[in-house]
Amino acid sequence: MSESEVDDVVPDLEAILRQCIAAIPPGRVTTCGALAELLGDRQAARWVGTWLVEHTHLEECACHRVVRVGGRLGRSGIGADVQRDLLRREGVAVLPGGVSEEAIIGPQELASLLGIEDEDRPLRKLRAIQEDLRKKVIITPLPADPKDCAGVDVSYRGQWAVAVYCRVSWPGGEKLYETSVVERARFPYITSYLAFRELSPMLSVIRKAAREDQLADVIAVDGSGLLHPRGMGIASHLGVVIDRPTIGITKTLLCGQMEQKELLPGGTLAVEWEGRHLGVVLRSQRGHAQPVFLSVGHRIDVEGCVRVIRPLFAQHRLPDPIYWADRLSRALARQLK
DNA sequence: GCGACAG
DNA sequence: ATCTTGTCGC
Repeated sequence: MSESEVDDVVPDLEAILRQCIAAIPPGRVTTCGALAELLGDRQAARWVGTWLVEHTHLEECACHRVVRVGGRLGRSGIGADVQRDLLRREGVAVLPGGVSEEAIIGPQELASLLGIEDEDRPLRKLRAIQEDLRKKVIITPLPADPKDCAGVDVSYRGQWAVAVYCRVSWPGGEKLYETSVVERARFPYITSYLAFRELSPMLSVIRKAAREDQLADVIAVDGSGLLHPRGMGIASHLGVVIDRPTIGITKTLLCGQMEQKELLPGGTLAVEWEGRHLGVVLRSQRGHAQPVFLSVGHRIDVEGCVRVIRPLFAQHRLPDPIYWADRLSRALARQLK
């Protein structure tokens, strides 16, 4: 199993964002949404906004030239008052309602200013990778009932990611093995790009388990599989990279629509996406009010997902291997510093 | 009516 | 996901 599929392609998004911000000329401003478009996906606007608030402010950093929609100030990380003074010093007219419209640079102008072509945008490249990987997904019944199943999850403490792998027997659900790794998180959380944040630590912990001969027949991942805008959620991405059966499990639905029927304890309802039955919503036998969503990862089918996961619920909302991986990774992350 | 959106 | 205190319920 190779890890080059992720590590080699993950861009330093923060460095690129800093470059984009540095290129905003004095006397002009832009918005989080325009910067996100330069990065290749408007969806990243939220990350750009939180980054501005939390970033390590450098003396030469031009973050005061980023404003909110409509030119309103604030949330820059340096404070609205400081931002207003800096902008006025550059000749930007700052009115009570925000900066004047003509000072705002749109995504088009900003792109040409930076000489950024469409195909240079990092998130666009990552989407292309997902679309390419999607072709490699295999939907098929499991060759046989598994003898075990593992859950994987990742928790965070600052810039550190803690990945845990927990293997249980199938169908008994007895815990057989648990291990973890800690590594630096290299990419932010942006919806639909989760794999570029979490797959690297996940692969590390799975590789560690494999070295100790603890690789399970099926791996369940805390995240979507084919129920993803480009059919390449982290569970499918992981599955294709290691070419083994994977199942995606989430507490909320990323995309897809479910059958409009009553969901009884222990029951399932189909979830369709792009006209295909790729997942189910499943309520545990014990009847937790909140169900979970299963989606096909790789080398499995919807029926297989349900058959593998259903016996692994104990007293929690999530199936045991995922529940334990979540709990341990969180505990380990908390101890970090 | 439009857009949201996993962790 | 994480930041956070007490509080309601099985």
